Amino acid sequence: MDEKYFPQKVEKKWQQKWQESACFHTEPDADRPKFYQLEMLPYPSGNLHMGHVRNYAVGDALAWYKRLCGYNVLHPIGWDSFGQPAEDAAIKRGENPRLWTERNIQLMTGQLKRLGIGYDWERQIAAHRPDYYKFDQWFFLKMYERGLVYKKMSEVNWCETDQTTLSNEQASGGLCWRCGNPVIKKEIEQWFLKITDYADQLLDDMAEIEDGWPAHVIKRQRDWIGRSYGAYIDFEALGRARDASKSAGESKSAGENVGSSNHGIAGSATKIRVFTTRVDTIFGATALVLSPRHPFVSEVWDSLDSEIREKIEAIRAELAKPQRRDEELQKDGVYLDIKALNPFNQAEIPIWVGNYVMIEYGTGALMSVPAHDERDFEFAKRFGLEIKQVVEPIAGGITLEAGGIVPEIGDYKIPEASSGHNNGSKAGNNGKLPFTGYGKLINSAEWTGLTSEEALRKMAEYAREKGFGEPAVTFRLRDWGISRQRFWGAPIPIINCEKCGAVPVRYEDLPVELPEDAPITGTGESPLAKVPEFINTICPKCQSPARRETDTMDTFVDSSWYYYRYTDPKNSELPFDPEIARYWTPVDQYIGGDDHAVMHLIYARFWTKFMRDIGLVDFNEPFRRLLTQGMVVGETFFDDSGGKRQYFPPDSVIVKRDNKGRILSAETKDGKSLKYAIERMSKSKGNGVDPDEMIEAFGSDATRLFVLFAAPVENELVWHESGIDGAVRFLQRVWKLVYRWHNVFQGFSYEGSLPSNNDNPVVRRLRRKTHQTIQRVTAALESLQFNTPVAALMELCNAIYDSNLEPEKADAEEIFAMYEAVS
RNA sequence: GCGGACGUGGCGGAACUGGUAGACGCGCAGGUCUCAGAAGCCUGUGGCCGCAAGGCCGUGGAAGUUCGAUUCUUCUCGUCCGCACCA
Repeated sequence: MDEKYFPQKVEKKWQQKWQESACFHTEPDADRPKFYQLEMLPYPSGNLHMGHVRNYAVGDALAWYKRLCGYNVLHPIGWDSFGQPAEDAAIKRGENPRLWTERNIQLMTGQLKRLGIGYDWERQIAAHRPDYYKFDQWFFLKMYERGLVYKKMSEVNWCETDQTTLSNEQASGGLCWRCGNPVIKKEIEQWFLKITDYADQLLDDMAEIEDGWPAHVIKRQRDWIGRSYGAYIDFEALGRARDASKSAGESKSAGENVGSSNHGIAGSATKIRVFTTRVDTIFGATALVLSPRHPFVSEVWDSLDSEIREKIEAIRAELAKPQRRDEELQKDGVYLDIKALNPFNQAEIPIWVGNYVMIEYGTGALMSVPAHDERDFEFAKRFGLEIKQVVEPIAGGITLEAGGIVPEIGDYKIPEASSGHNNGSKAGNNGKLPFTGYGKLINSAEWTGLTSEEALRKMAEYAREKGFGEPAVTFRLRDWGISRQRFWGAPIPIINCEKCGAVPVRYEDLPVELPEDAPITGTGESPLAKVPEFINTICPKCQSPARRETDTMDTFVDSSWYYYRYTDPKNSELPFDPEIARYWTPVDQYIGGDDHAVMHLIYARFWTKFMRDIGLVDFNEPFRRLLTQGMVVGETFFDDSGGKRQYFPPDSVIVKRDNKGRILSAETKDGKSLKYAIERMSKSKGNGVDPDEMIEAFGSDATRLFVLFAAPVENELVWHESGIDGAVRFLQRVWKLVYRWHNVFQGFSYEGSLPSNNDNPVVRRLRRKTHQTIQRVTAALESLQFNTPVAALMELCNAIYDSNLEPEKADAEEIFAMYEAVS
């Protein structure tokens, strides 16, 4: 043992030992409690970044801790190895995606090992290998059998930069999750998974995990699923107000023309169904507004004035454009010159097409109640529609229980007093419209005088009795579109036959393997379509020539179930053996970035529920506890005087700081002054830090210790090179202690325990500190804190030094054990 | 616009269910060692006054509850994040 601490040497020695003894390999053991520690698997981009280091250092600390507590710990790793960067490499450098991916896995495996993370390498998996994606396809077929898969022509999110479709989750905020560019709408045929069938469960089962998940993730998922209670109401379309021939070319402000005539269109029993959460306001409905893509619009298309058609087309085009995030689209619309009948009061109201009505939500049509809805109000103002108040505020405001207690009758629930409904007081007090709160009904025939709460229930029931509506629940969540026009993914196991249509591949023919290579151009067509050997096949049903589906699956399919595969990674018959998985799953602790709060984490929950339904698992939720770690960020220096931001790497910048360490100014070597900021680490910004260099310079233990200590895990971590010195110093001090004492320890055996009131005050103080430390570290780790236990150990270390030698044996033993627990 | 979270030294951050605010680390200052530097070690480090003992102020701001508030309540200001016409 050296007197001085040479981390590189020590770490190498232990890493070799771990490798030889495969000491992190585990098998189920019925006699021991299990602990499944999981971190989000990395994409094999070619190199580890500090975000990975943080994620895996935290996970490894927990895994060690649980191991020391006597648990049988499963701590696996794998590769989320399908995805676009492999194709980009193919386009840019002509590399084969498979070879590129395999090489990166090699590189990163080496990095992870040098980092000294204690993984069970024998359980390693990789999504791009046929033995894995075979089961992506298997699941697809299982879902197909259960009616959870369908193909639909629809308007999808399309990223022009990445040339592929995106799911709703991946296009959240109107921006592509990968490249951050605005998303457009495109009409395309694609395969969907009916995640909406599980919407209720996805929402309700959150009660099971609420305690173990960060509140903000729970909230985001709740909002994303967005359940609202209300009612469907059918309005009957009455027909054209005037002859198409007469009105051509005549421009009009539609509001004036309301209520003249009612020539029925041929077979015009057409009913238009709307969804509303506010039936209580239906007497104030002064228009019906449809999405420009509503089926009724195409139904009456031929009878519409050309002018109206043009307008509708213009609106559609406007909506397909990428939307600016910050600005709201101006309300726009056009009167169809057709009226509808309000079933409650037989009022004839105009049917409009409006740009603010979404085809995907509810029924794609709404009743416009300008007096009690801000959007309708705006629309009505703009086009001069009637505004009729039918609810008035009740003194004292809120009629529904604050906090959204939801009363229930049968399957019908009163909507919670939720966002958008400012309850009474604000809008009510000054009598201004729109009044969007709940209150008391006025101008509503026999319903007048009821409170909103009563009316909501009674009117929905009434609609059901009379057959023109029913209580209803709708969701914001949409089905999951999984088709991707890409090469580097799992082929969708479908064969298109001219006679039989879309036919699923037979189980015994799985996997449908990707060809070795394909012309990858990035132009938005499926590369597989250009590989004849791949597409040409025969129909499993009728044996006639047929063509394979050429789209591949969203890579989020791979990551929806990978954590089960770890339990039985070599199984060739099933994704995993349910018996084996029963021991290990569910995952006890999951750690990863919160960028997946609504993507991966909602898909994985959905997948688990499906697996439960086909008998593979027997629980509802895959991840008992979730920890979302913050990003690792660093200082950036840039010049944006030329409009575009140009970054300068920190080592090329001369930074002046005051004597408290604050940045005073920064300039380039030739004296140009620069701005500075704290931003996410990345190569292009020059503020990235290479984990390998850190390990080389300071050792992996110091690197990891610093990452744990520097900030609470869930916070952002600002990388300052100087911070790591503290970790290095601490480890050196520990090393020195061990060096000084290990010979003494060698011949020593401790039997029984020392009396707690030892008469040596130094010993007494030290032992007390030691036990306090154990307690603090344990408590902190149980509550997923990693910075405070390190601080506690530093304190202990200081205390040992302060005691001026001669600490007796038991203490030092414990120190060492605790040190291991964290590093 | 709607919703959520958070405001503690120069910095990252401690403070368990209301009980000595600022643990631990970084940075900074002084000292020691050295021909010198680096590393190490020691001391100091919220602000103001004071040679010192000590005193006063202090957890974004204002008020309140309490013997006692970083912690609880109300208002207010600020920062960050999420959603984006979801009927």
